[in-house]
Amino acid sequence: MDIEKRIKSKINEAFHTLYAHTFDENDIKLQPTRKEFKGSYTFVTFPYASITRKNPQASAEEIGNYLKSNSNIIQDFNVVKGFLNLEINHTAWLELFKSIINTPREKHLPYGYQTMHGQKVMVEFSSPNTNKPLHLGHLRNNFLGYSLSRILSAYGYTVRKVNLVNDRGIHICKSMLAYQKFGHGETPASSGIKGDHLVGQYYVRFDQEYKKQVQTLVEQGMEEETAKKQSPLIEEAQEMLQRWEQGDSSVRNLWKTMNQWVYEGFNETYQNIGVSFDKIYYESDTYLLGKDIVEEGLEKGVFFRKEDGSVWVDLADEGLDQKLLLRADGTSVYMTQDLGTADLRYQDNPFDKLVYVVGNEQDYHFEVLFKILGKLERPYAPGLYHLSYGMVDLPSGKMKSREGTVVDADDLVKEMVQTAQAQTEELGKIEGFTEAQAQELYRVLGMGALKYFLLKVDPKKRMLFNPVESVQFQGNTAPFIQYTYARISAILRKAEETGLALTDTKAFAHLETLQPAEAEVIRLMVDFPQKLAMAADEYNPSVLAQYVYELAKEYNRFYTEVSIFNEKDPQALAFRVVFSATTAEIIKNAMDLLGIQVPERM
RNA sequence: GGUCCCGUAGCUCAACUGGAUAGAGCAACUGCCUUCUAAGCAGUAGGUUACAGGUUCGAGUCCUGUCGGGAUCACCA
Repeated sequence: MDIEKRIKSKINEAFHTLYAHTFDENDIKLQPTRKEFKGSYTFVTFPYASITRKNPQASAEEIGNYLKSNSNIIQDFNVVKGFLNLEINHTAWLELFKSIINTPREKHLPYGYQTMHGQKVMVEFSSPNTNKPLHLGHLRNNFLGYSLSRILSAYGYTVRKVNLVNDRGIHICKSMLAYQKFGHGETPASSGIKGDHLVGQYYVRFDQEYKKQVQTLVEQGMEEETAKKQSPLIEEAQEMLQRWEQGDSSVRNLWKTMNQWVYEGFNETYQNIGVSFDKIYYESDTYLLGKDIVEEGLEKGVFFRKEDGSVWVDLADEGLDQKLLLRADGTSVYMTQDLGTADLRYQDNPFDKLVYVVGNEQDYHFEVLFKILGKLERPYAPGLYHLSYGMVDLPSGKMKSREGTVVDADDLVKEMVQTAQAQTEELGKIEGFTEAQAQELYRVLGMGALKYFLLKVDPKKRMLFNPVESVQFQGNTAPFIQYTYARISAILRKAEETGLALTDTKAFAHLETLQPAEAEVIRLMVDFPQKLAMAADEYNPSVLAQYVYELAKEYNRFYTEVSIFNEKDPQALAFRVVFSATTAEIIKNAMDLLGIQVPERM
């Protein structure tokens, strides 16, 4: 039973009876009643004055009276100006609650999840460079991409998670060159340094040596711009890139070795943060793609060739400008490659939607990419979406790798887990835990706190990462929600010992009244499917993060206000157990959609 | 300079897409553990939604302008 639908249908009926007017039900809008007023759903009558030919207040009174006498779910109503606040009776809430328990078992799906509808979506995220380790910005990307994949899957899509690794190019050659010159054969094994970090050190080393060279050249009287282009180190790196492209075996061997170190490092990080992929694409395999598409575009007259032989697309009619697609010497650029990669992916696994989880500094690139693919009439073009997320700033300002202000992903994860351990030990909450269980708990809490901190903010917005706040475990945080879950788990363990059922709705078939906090929680439970739909439609995990916090908060109010095992009425007692079990299940599932685990005890 | 995004409590974020007296958390202050986990709950205080106009029954939300912050405008990726 969809309660909003039922109310809307009744309102439509009211309009029909009272004012001889009928709506499309989708045009009737309900909103949650604000906390300071009585009621659960509010209907705003201001827009309908011309239909009712009465002032909004009078219309609201009339409609309210109609609903009260003609609907068995409306207990009462009140009118404030043009706002009609509807109170739902307890029996209706109970009925709604029972349908929540029973529906999933019919569908063999968690409550709120949609059955598979056959549409396919590909989600690209992570997409690191192999010249340095992952940092805080990558974490936002990875958590978003992974969470979104889970959300879309729960919403009925067949999801394919892909990663496009940038494993070639001048930046990779820089770390290779520095390693060649200063590495003395060092390896992750010999140095005890994680592979991606080791390679990252040489990338930094290159930059240091390069800067020194430029400075020396400038001191010798060279223009700075010229020095930057003519420094021996940068020329050597460029030469190395050419040799790489020609397939020079010694360069390729070094490249393979160092990239392998990086992949081992990345895999460790991915495992630690709990993300995975169905397919990994490498730019070394895709960077030559797209040239045939350029030919196709020329034939179709979508692109044009300039006198020097370079190929461009003119998007002036779309409000953009001209964009290069192929250099005069026939070599490709980023855009060329992305055109080719899009086709390749569609051939590999045809999709209805493709979501690129990429930072908003590339907004323009994707706008152009999508327009070009549209002009080329690719069947998948309408399903392309750029999930453009904002940067993560630090209290000190922007993260800059060259200035060493980058927050390293591995370090951060380690710190979060350590903080979780310190907090837990301080509270003395690990009585009866084995060492392994305790370690697992710290990991679940620390990672949860980090993921939630990054996911609770609207992805589109830039956000501030305050290290102090991120390790706080009170209030709007994952540990708060996890704590709520753990508390309920304790109740359920006790209930099971007592022989109380966790899903049996018959045990409270005759219950008729609810505590206010219970009705509020049920109200939130009822919202879950819509929240999932919204998160999926808007590609926005923060919707669910916000939601699950509300749910946990409201349950905690119930928890302190209402006793379960001291309840004399066996019907009420049975209800509260099932009610708690259901809350726990929704918390667990919603957190799972965020990629966050919940502990049974903490 | 052109284009795009942003500006909400001291701080970090919400505000159901135009609805009521703009809400949470953190920080501050006050209460609540002999009762199911106090990582909790209840309460107090904190606002000219950057500013100025406009649109309308109604604007944090839409339009115009100003100020402030950011991104982008590469034959880099």
